[in-house]
This record gives sequence, C-alpha cells and structure tokens, in this order.
Amino acid sequence: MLMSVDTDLMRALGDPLRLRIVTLLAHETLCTTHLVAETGARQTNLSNHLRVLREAGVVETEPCGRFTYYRLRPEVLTGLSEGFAQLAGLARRTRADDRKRACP
Amino acid sequence: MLMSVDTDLMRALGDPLRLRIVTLLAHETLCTTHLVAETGARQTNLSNHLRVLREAGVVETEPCGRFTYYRLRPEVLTGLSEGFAQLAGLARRTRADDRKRACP
DNA sequence: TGACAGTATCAGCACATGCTGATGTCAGTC
DNA sequence: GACTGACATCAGCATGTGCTGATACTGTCA
Repeated sequence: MLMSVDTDLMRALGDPLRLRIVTLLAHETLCTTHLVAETGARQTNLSNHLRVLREAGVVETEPCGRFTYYRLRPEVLTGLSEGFAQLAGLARRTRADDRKRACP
Repeated sequence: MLMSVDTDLMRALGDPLRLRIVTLLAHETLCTTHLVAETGARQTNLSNHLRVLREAGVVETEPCGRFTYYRLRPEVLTGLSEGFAQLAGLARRTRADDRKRACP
C-alpha cells in the first residue's frame, strides 16, 4: 500500500535553518546552547525552530539539569525516506510504461 | 560522503496541494486539465503550483499540441529518499552510541 | 483568418511564517 | 532566599506564500 508523505513534516524540514539543525543533530545530540554556537542564530529564534521540529515529531527532548538535550528520531526520517522511495518507484514505472492519460 | 537535502526541494514538496499533484503524477502522466479535474483546484492556482514544482526540478513538461503533459522526475525523489536514509542512519548510530556533546 | 480551448503570467489581497526584543519560568548556585 | 544561566513564550513587525480574477499567449480547428 501507499504510505503517503506527511505535509507538515515536509514543511518542518523545508527551512534552511531547521535542516541545518537536523543535520547537526544527526551527528551528535546537542542542547540549545550548542546549537546557538554552531548556527550563530539567536536563542529565541532557535527555540522557535526547535519547537516546530518537536511538534512535527522530528526531534525529542531530554532535560538534563537546566539544559535540554535535543535528539533526532531516526524512524521519522526513515519513514520519509521510504515514502519518497515508494513515490520514486511508482514514477519510474509510470515513466517506463509511458502511462499517460489521454488528452480530454 | 554526506549528500545534503535540498531545502528548496523540500519547500516545494511541503505544500498539501503540491504533494497531492506529485502523488497523482507518480501514478500517471497528466496534463493540467486532468489535474484540475482531480484536485478541484482552479486552473490558475494549479499552474502556479506546477511552476514551483517545475522550478524545483520535480516535474518536467512535454508539450502535446495545445496540452502540456506533466511528468515526474524519479531521480529527484530517489535523491531525497537517499538523503533522508543517510540522515536516518547517522541519527540511529548517534543514538545507539549515545553520542552527545557535554554540557558547556 | 477568426474563434476557441489549454496554459501561463500578472497584480492584488489575505494569511502564514520567520526574526527579534522583552519577558516568564525553572533549575542550580551562592 | 536572591541571583544567574538555560530555555520557553509572547507580541510585533517584515517578508513570503497561496489563492484569485484578469489577461496574454499559443496551438487547433472551422
């Protein structure tokens, strides 16, 4: 069956800074202070973006004293990857078979 | 090496109607008239969205008389899929090793 | 050539979104 | 308890984006 791609998830990842955050978190679990240092963005701005990623389910948080660690949820990315792979497979077959609807 | 995910491509796909269009085109090559019928959106609106998808390289056009067929480019979707798979792999390893930067 | 159908483009409006400074909250430290 | 640092939230502004009607362009057909 077709597993559709989540639009909200795509929008969450469709921002340069958020994609940067995700890439950083893919390599290392970090807290906001680290992300501020890495990206050069303001704390407020980053906090907003992190909220978007959190609500989209891309990241999860782990409080650690007065710090908050951000960690990626790999299964979400895997789901996206599989969704696009499936779409690509369909498209490839459609193209190979030259499947097109007749002009009306 | 890390093949980064294209932000513009993500933004292009981060819209419900455009994602709908992509899903439709994955199954069948269609022209604007078909897409209007399928989605219920106005022609102008659809044309705008198709331009976004075209500029992002997601679709390509094939003129056919006074019709214009839209076809998906599978390699773009495959690239996205691989990009996310790679990120997911990194994230999974980061999580497994509990790799985190020390609190500052 | 004139009429028409299929698309693309444009300008304008409404709304969403990103960035910022100010402020609030909570945990740890003195 | 007062203070400080880490982080979240809020309100405001600027900009971006989607939707629409109007219009232009292009190929087909009578």
